[in-house]
Amino acid sequence: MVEEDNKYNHQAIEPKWQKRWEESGLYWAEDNSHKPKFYCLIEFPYPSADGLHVGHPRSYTALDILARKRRMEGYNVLFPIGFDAFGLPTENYAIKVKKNPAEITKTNIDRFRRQLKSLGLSFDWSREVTTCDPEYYKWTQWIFLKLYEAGLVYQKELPINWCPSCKIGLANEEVVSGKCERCGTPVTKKNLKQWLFKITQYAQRLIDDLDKVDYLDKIKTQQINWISRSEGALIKFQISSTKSQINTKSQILNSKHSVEVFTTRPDTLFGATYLVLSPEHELIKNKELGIKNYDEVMEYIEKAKKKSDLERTDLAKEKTGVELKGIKAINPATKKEIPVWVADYVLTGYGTGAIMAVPAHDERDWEFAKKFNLPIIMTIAIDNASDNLTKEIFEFAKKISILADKKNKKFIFDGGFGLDIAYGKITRNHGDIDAQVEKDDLEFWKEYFVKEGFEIKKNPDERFELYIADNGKFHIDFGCYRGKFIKNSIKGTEFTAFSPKEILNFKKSECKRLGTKRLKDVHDFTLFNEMAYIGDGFLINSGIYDGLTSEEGIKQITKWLEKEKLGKPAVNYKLRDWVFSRQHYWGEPIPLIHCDKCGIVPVPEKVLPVTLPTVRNYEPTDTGESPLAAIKDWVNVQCPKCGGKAKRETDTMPNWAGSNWYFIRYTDPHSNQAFASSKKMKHWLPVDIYNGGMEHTTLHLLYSRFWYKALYDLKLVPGSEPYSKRVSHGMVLAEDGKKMSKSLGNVINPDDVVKEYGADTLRMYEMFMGPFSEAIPWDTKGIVGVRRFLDRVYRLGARGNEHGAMSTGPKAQDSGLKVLLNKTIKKVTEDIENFRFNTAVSALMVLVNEMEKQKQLPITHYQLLITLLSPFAPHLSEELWEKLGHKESIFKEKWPQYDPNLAKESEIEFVIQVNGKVRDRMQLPADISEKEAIKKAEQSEKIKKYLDRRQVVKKIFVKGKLLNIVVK
RNA sequence: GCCGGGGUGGCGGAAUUGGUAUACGCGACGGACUUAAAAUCCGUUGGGAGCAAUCCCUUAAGGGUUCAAGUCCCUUCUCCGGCACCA
Repeated sequence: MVEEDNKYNHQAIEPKWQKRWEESGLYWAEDNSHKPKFYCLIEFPYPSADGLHVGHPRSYTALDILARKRRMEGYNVLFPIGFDAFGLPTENYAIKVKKNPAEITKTNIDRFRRQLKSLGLSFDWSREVTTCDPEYYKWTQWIFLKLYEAGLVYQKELPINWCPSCKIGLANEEVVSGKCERCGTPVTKKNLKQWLFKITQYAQRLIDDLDKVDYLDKIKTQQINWISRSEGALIKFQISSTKSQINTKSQILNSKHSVEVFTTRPDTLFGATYLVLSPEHELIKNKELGIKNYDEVMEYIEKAKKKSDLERTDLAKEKTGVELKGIKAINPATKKEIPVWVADYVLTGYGTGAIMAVPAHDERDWEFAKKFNLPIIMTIAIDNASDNLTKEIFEFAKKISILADKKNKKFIFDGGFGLDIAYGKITRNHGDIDAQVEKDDLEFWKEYFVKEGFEIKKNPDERFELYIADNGKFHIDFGCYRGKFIKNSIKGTEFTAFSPKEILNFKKSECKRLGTKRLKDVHDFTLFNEMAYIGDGFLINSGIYDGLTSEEGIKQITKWLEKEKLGKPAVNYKLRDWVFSRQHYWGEPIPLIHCDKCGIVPVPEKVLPVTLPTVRNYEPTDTGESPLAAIKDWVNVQCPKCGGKAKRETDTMPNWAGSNWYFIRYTDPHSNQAFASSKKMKHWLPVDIYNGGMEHTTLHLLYSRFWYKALYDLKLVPGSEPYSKRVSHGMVLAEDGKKMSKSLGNVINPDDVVKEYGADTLRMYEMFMGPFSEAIPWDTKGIVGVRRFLDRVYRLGARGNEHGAMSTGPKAQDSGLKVLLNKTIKKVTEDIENFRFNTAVSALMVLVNEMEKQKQLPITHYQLLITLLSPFAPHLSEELWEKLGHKESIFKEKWPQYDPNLAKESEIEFVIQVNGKVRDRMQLPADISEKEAIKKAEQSEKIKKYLDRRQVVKKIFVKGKLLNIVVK
């Protein structure tokens, strides 16, 4: 770009300052400082071959602004950067271009580093870490061993995603809707021994400790949902087989075989009419049982295994299963024999991998029982205790109807009372009556209801109350009760009943407030029709527990099970243990050795790291093993314990491993004594603010919190939570509103933007484009506006000597601008802290617009503007600061303070409303009293017009804002 | 299906948490400068009626609470994100 008078030359300015900042080490964090510390962290990038995405600067600039501001406020700031370099995309790319992933990574990182530096981010580059650097992953391996020694790692045979065509194990993210990402073949399962982390052991703490941290609510909820705790009971079902007939109670208790199930509904135990095992369940393998149709069962299991996840979890598909013939289970409550089935709708990974099926009260069991003709027993009824109340209401309604007829008034019930049947399911109980009356009759009805002892309330949610709206709508809420099916006819004086069948055919809206027949009938209807009742209620068909509420039933039955040693209360989490093995090359080798004699032996600390050897082929092998398995001289080692022949573990770690603890390493990145010195950790940790994408709020955030807690338990880190505060940025979408992707050809390259408009413009545009946490489409035209703004700031400083800001001309005493300046300082300061960068930028724009209108602009005012602008547009601000004659960097300046008294206007536009509508506005002192305001209002011609010949009912005065005159 | 978050001009979005709806920016239109264009500057810009002053309507739709609702409550529609046979 040619340098013009009215535009600044970003291509000259930006590299100049980047170089100076780097040379002076302006942004280096101090390990020993008396200043308060501030650790702000961005998720370090994965250096893909695509280079930097315009989404990266959004997150980085935001925290850069915060970091710069905090430095100016006197904090010792740690704002580090590194690279999350291990992982699949690089490996796949390496395979494609037949190059070493290490070389590719180096090239990519170099490019990323150059790109990041061109954005003028105030990273402390002296602390850069890279996860694939042996100096780094030495400590990843070390942490792994510490956690291994602590008993948090175990081995288990588990299915991996397997592409039968590529003969390759796939990561979950390579499976796209059940198919191999590369060739489109449906993915199946293959069992392999894998390393797992016992994250489930920390499930409860991972939930509980969320109270200690300041994460966005939606992040907390997502974590809680991911862990998903449910309370219930473990119940033991004895198994009888053809080989050992069991009939008596004592025999049942002594039976050799049993199946344990987890349920959240022990109150439905009496309705458990069969058991279902997952295909992977251990019991099936037990030959002693004498399953008669063993071959058939095995065939089913084999089929299930071949199914993809997609097929198995497809909700639309019909349920399948096979009965285990020749064996029965005993329902511990009824002591009756019930059949045992195997079906793949029962998952192996959750609970015990077996369930008690209660078809009457579980939709899936219902569906299964219907298909295979299994018995269904209702054990939950819905409360029918308040029949009397219902009757009362009924009578009352009749009375009103008769009265209405007599007096020739209208009273139309719309709605009934009883069960709430919504969305095709009986959900909960409800009872209210809506009614409509004629407006003219309203007074009559009001009077009547008051006479009847009703209190007329405004809030329709209060129970047992009458509510009458001015538009003639009634709402009588009688609280919860159950009753007969009733329905008003349109006339409002007749009631008709619905049949159960009718109810089933109701549409969503019609189902809202319907009565039902007596509850027993509801159950008959459920039984003979098409649904399970999954809600709470009262126990029936449950022996001595009949009549208890579900809640009470759960307690009592669990208590009894515990006493009889047939079960116990239990908590389950959906969270699974973390599979830590990858059968891939490009990851940290797991530092374990398999010795025939000694078993699993950890690699001794002293010889860490176990470095990744160079191999010829990076493709996973067709056995599903990592390519490392093929390197004989790497695999074969001496056992560190006995010196005998041993083999290395050939699986590598997932790319979560390095990113799990990088924020710790930043505190002491060059130590070869420890993963970080405890002194430095104590100084810097926890991270004060951590920003990243929403896509990492479950896995990455949870995994790293888990490791941190485990390390805390080993007294290796100073706290139990790694991040005090977590925020998230929204995605930058393409101009078409879609996700940017190479295949769609809608990718914006930040390099181009930096080249054409400059880094300051890019930074500011990304802050200005919209709320930080929302996804926002890119708008090339929008950038122009920001660049224009920066040029105007530039010109404002350079304009004519006489009145220009660059000169130390006369100090204008423009109090209007002074107020605006203070307001702007306040707004920008607060907005940065609250991550509302878009409005901070607009506040700066407003200030500049005002400044341009000034005839004289005192240099102090201009300097203030530049200081406020500096975190957003660091290069231009430095340049202008220097032009103003300053020798030191603007970032050594103090962040501006505002005077709260000056941040308010002394005179405001006061609004006068009549009946809530704005009728006049006038310039008045901000602290004007009510009396004064009323006086002014009464003088107004515009207002007079509205007050004329009307009665003033009320005057509402809001200080500093408005006056509302209510007239009749 | 469940959980979470939204819906405001032609577009991205503001609105001090119940108190002037549409800040700021983009775009569009008109004008100035220029031989011309770009750049820059100035003006207009939610919709409708009117020559005008002025008036009416407007925050997905409908209803409610309130002196006052984009904001609170109820109902409906709709979009986005996460989870999903989790017993």
